[in-house]
Amino acid sequence: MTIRRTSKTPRPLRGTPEETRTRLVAAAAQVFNRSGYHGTDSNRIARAAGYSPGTFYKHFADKREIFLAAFQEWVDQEWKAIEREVAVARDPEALARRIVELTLRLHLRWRGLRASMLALVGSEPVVRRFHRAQRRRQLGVLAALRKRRRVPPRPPEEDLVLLFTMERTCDAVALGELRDLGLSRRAVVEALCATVRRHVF
Amino acid sequence: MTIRRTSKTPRPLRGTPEETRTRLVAAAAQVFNRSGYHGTDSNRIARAAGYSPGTFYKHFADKREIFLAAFQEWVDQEWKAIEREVAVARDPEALARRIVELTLRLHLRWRGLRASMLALVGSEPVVRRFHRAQRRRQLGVLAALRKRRRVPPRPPEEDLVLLFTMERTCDAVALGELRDLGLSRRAVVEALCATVRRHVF
Amino acid sequence: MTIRRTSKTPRPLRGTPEETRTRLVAAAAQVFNRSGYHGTDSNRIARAAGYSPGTFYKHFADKREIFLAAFQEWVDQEWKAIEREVAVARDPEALARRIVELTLRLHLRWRGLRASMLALVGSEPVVRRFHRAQRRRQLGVLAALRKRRRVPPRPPEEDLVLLFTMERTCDAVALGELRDLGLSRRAVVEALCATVRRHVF
Amino acid sequence: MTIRRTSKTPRPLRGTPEETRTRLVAAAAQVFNRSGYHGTDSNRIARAAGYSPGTFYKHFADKREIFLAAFQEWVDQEWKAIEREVAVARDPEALARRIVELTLRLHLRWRGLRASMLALVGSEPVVRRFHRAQRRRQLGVLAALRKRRRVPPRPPEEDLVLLFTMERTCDAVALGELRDLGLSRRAVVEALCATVRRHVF
DNA sequence: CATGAATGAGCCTTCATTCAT
DNA sequence: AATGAATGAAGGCTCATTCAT
Repeated sequence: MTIRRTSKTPRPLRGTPEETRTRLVAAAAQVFNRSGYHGTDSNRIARAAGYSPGTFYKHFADKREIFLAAFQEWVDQEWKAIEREVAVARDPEALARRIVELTLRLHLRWRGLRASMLALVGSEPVVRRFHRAQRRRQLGVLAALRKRRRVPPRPPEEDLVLLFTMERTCDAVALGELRDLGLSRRAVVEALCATVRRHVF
Repeated sequence: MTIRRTSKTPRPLRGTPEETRTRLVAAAAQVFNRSGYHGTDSNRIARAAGYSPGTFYKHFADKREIFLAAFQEWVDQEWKAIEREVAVARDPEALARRIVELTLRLHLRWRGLRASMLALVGSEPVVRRFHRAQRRRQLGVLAALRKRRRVPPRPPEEDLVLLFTMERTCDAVALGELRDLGLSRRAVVEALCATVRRHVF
Repeated sequence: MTIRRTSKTPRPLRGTPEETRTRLVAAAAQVFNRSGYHGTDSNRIARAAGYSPGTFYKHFADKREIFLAAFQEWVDQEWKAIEREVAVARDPEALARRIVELTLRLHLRWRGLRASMLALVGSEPVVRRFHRAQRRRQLGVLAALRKRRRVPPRPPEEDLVLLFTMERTCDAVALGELRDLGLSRRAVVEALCATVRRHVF
Repeated sequence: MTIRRTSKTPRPLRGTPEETRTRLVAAAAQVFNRSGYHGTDSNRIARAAGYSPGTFYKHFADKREIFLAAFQEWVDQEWKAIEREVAVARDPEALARRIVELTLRLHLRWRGLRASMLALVGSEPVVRRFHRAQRRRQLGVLAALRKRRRVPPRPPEEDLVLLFTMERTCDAVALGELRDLGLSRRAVVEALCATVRRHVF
């Protein structure tokens, strides 16, 4: 319903295809994060970015594709940040804490996007492949970190379980599970830091 | 309008409303587990249970409602099983292993339902409330277990992190992440058992 | 939705077919009057009368049929009342007033049923035929009244216009049009009485 | 779910939203007039206007909304016509006859729409409000007419009764009641003209 | 006589996607 | 490059009606 009556095309928004694409992805990330994959319609993404539905489909084959792009964008940023932190010399205690803090912050900010991603990993092969690639990258970072610190290596399976712990715990915090259970966020974070510290070093 | 006068009427299954409801919930669990919440429509559930669309709406207000019923059903079964295992006297090693095995089996079997549930916890308050109640129950079981075994209690926050680890790891196994990464399921399970053993006893 | 759990069939309500039919028609009249033909579903009528849907269709071929029966019932009562009044000797003034009062009362009481009937006269031939028969009866009563009073006859077309005036005016009062317009009901009734008096005698 | 990939797409009519809306309203008026409000579904209206179901809902929230638009459209046309006639100087006799003729013509043409409207006035507040507004406009026209003709004013209640008479009589003619009763349409029209003439001047 | 679970056609509505401009 | 009106398949839900018990 409701005809939009944006008189005289308020924003022409001409630009290079790259600019358009970037704007669309940014808008999609916001909207997906807020409303979830199934709660978001492609026209709304286009409008949120200041474009029309047609433009959307000029740049993306379908909704899935832009979702993947938004997810990628977010993961890239996350990893730039994490790798930057990890590169800085610090004592194990402080480093573990930094990693947890950062992960938590990112999960808080992108909780909606993450939830959608987890749902799609199960049904969309492309999303799954991308997700697996990210996982390998994470495992690589952990291994490299130990190497640089001259800590003896561990089997990747153990690192994987650690990643699961971090990820799930941060998601739970981000989605308000602690608040709902009346438990202390601080205590959970401490437990997580301890686990990370123990595992990685 | 238009007077319908269809003389062909199959007229199948009959039974008490309870039987019908049970059949519908069972069918819904299967279909949700296979196709996910958003990939399932109410007519399909009805048909899978051997009923027509109208019958579905005689028993459930909408898809959400039957999903919750299916989820509940599943959780009840899971918990009956877990609590039964936990009640049996066993050495810590064996008990930890049993818990992991059981959880893994259930996550394997209901991976689709679980994935849908996680997605809905974020958007459906009713599902969220139910989910939180289950969590409290889990925390209670762990605390009771330690008490019975005369192991000193731990803060619930630590137990919660353990539950997250178990849950996420079992989901990952169930959804094929290990296979995709070329990692050893056995090794992951071992790591998990060790963690559980360490935490609980 | 909502399964009715009337434990152990509260009222058997066995009886002769005539009793059942009568109860159903009475319930239908109430429900149609309140909710209108299209706002009423056949199961609701059955339940309102204390029966099941099956019983409903044992006694009536379809919804239209019971509507007609309810309408008939009402019209019969109306006419018994009107003819009774008309039979009583009275001065023209008082008689006109009585007729208007009575009509108004009946239209007030059955406004919903009347509105539905008017809508169905257009689309349901059976309802239309019945409606026309009633009209002939009304015209007959007017003619007989003049004869008894030794007033010279008038062409039926004029009587018809009078009936239209009465009917539409009383419907308008019943449906709250005067109140909505901020006009005086008393004044309208007076105007109507005057018209009736002038026409009939 | 399920990726739709229909390559056959006809792609018909185009135009401004205003044109589309106008076409939809025009089609709706026809269809409602022919089949009644409850006998009409939104998809049929869309198809009658040459559009697909989706287009309907881009312009109207639901059936009620387009009905109101169609009704409004019709009332506007009716009133432009009536006010035009009334403005022309003419002797009372001829003017009364013109008003009756015009009303009758419009009721004949839009009998289905009128019947639906009357049914909805009882159940849809929006329709009712609109209907009352029209009534006020009618009363205003009558008062203005007398003023222009230097005829002494009358209480609005009397005018209202006159309008009821006109309206109901014209509806009856339009819906074939006279034919069914075997009465003379000419005689009814004459009676109506006489009543109008007597009341207005 | 009565039941009431079950039916299923069909209306309502959404939204990913297309294409003429 | 961008538009945005239009599409139409598909899913949600209702309710008049049936029939096995």
